[in-house]
Amino acid sequence: MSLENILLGILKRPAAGYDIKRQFETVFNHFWHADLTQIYRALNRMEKDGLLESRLEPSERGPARKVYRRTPAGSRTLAEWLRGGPVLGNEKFAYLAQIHFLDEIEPAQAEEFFDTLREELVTQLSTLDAIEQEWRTEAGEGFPDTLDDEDFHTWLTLDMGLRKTRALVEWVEASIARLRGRRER
Amino acid sequence: MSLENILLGILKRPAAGYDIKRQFETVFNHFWHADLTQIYRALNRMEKDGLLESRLEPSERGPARKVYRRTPAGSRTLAEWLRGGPVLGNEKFAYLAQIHFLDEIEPAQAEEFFDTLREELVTQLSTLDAIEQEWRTEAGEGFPDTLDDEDFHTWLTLDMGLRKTRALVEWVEASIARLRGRRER
DNA sequence: CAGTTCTATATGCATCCGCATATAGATGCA
DNA sequence: TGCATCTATATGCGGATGCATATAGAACTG
Repeated sequence: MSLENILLGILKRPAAGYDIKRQFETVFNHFWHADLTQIYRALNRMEKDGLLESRLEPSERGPARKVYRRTPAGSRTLAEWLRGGPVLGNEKFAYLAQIHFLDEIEPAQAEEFFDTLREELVTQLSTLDAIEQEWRTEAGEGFPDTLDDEDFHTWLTLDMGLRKTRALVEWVEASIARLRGRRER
Repeated sequence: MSLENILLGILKRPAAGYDIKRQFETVFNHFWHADLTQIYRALNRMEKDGLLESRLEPSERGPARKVYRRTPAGSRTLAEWLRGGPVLGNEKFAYLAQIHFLDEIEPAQAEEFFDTLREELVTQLSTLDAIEQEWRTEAGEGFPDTLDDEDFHTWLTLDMGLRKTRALVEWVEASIARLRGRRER
């Protein structure tokens, strides 16, 4: 199960379910979605299975938090998942499917679809760009090679997000231009 | 529900569940996964809901097939889905999450991970490339603008797949080089 | 000090999903 | 003719998922 392994990965540092949810909304946003209730249930299940342990800690700004940390069994499970190689073949990308069928609606509406998509992607891209800029200014010369192992891998996924999103934006813009061209003919 | 809408899209042309499964394995492979039993169950459900109708037809190479076609209600449902704009926020991309945590295993194994990923992506890319080449030679001058509306939108998703996968391959190769560099230092 | 918002966790319920398995016609081949 | 393989559809079951909803402490707001 990917979700459980992702939670194990995040729990390299102790965290509560609510923290994790926010991580899904920012860092993981462009490649994995998880519902809050799903996270809480997974955490409970994983504690029962001995992959995690928790303790209640007072919060600085709200009710008590249940802070989870990985057990050695949890770390082993995560390592096995990673050693198993890339998990491929479960990709979900709804809007690509939609584009496949976009000839079923009127050209004007299809263009509106693309405009909306473009806006969303540009927003995603600038979020990622901002994160990278922050890293870049914090780290000194030789960035990103001077990062420690953990940060380096985090940066790799960020770089991936940037490249993927840039490619997407270029494609959307090219598509919009082509659609306009077709309409004018 | 995205799956049902995707099925409606595919059923622009009548098809049986088994045909649809093969479409998922080829055209839709890089952006949507669906299990055979899931497809059959969705088709049954959708017929009950009046989105599809079916009739048994003899097969050329096996038992009788249940060939489905869209009803007007089905077409309306699909159009609504598309007019609703891009469905974002449900993306699932397990291997990207894995990369995020790859510092948890030994560098040699992490590199192996990337090598495997690279191979898979290159295979995906050449599949897409082959499809595009075929289109390109079949269609004459002015490709892709001379395609009819349906083919044009299909080509757009293909182009998207190509750009996205190319960006991914470039990134994997850059990442491998960076990892090698770090190891040597 | 009442109301709203944010933090924080949890449950109920209906449906979805994935895996194993059943059934069976058609084809090929040894 | 027996057996494997491919085509084709379906069900049972356990667990995952998504949405609505409950509960409640803490902070801010008028």
